[in-house]
Amino acid sequence: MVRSPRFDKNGLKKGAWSKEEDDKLRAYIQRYGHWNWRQLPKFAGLSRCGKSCRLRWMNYLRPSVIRGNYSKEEEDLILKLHGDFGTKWSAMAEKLPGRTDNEIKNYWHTHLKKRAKSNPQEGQVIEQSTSETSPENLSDSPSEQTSESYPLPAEQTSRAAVSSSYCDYAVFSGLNWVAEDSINSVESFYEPIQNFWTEPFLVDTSFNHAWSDLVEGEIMPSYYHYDGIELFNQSMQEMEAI
DNA sequence: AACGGAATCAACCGCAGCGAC
DNA sequence: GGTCGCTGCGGTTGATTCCGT
Repeated sequence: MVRSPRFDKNGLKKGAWSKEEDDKLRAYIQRYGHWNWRQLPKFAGLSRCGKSCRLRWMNYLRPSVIRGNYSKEEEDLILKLHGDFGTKWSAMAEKLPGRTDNEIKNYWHTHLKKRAKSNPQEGQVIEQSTSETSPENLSDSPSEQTSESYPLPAEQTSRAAVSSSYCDYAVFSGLNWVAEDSINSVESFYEPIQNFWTEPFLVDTSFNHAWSDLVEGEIMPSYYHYDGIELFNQSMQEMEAI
C-alpha cells in the first residue's frame, strides 16, 4: 500500500516512511515544533525533503489525527460538505476535526463518490436532516462543533482543540498544554529543558529569527549545541523507554 | 492454490497564494 | 511593482491488499 523506499538524485529518500524516521520526526517536532519545513529535515537528521516531512506529520503523525473507520455521521457530513465546497478538501477537513484533507479526499474517491453518484439527492436530504451541522451554523472553532456533532472521548476532544502548528508537539507529549497556558507548566514537566523553553525560539515568530540564519551544515546554533542535540537525543531515549 | 482485476490509501508532484525583501 | 522562497492544496500515482473466478 505504500511506495517502496528509494533515493532521488539529490540523495533524498522517497517512498514509505520507516518507524525510525517517524520517531525522529515526531520527537523533533515534539521538541521544537515545525519552525521551517524546508530546514527541518536537516536538523531532525532525516534524508527527506521538507515537503515530505510536512505531509507525513500532517496526515499521519500529528497527534490530533483520528485514525479508524468513518462513522455514518461523518460520511453524511462529507457528502454534504462536498456539495457545499466541491473539492476544497482542506475546507472540509476543518469541519471534520481529526480527519485530514488527504484522508477525506481518499475516502471520497473510494467510498462516497459512487454513493453520491447513485443518489444525487442524498446531499440535499442530508442538508435538511443535519441542518445544525451546516457550515453556516458551525462554529468557527472546529473543536466546538466537534464536541457537539460527534462526541469524542475527552482525550480526543481536548486534542482536537489544539489543531496544529507549535501546539501539536506539546499535546503529543501528553502535556495537555496549549499555547495560552503558562510556560511554567511546561517547565515544571520538563525540568531538564527549562532553558530550551526560555530561549528565543520559544515564541512562534522567534523560531524564524533564531534559526533562519544558520550556516549550511551547522547542526544547531552554537548556543543550542549542547541543549539542542543532547536533549534531543535524551528525548529519543525517553521515548524508546516508554 | 493460483491468478488477475479492483480497491485502497500513503506518498508524490506541480502549482497557486502569500509574505518578505 | 517584481522577484524569491516557503507553505499548503488538489490531483495523481503506485505498491499493496482484497476478492472473485
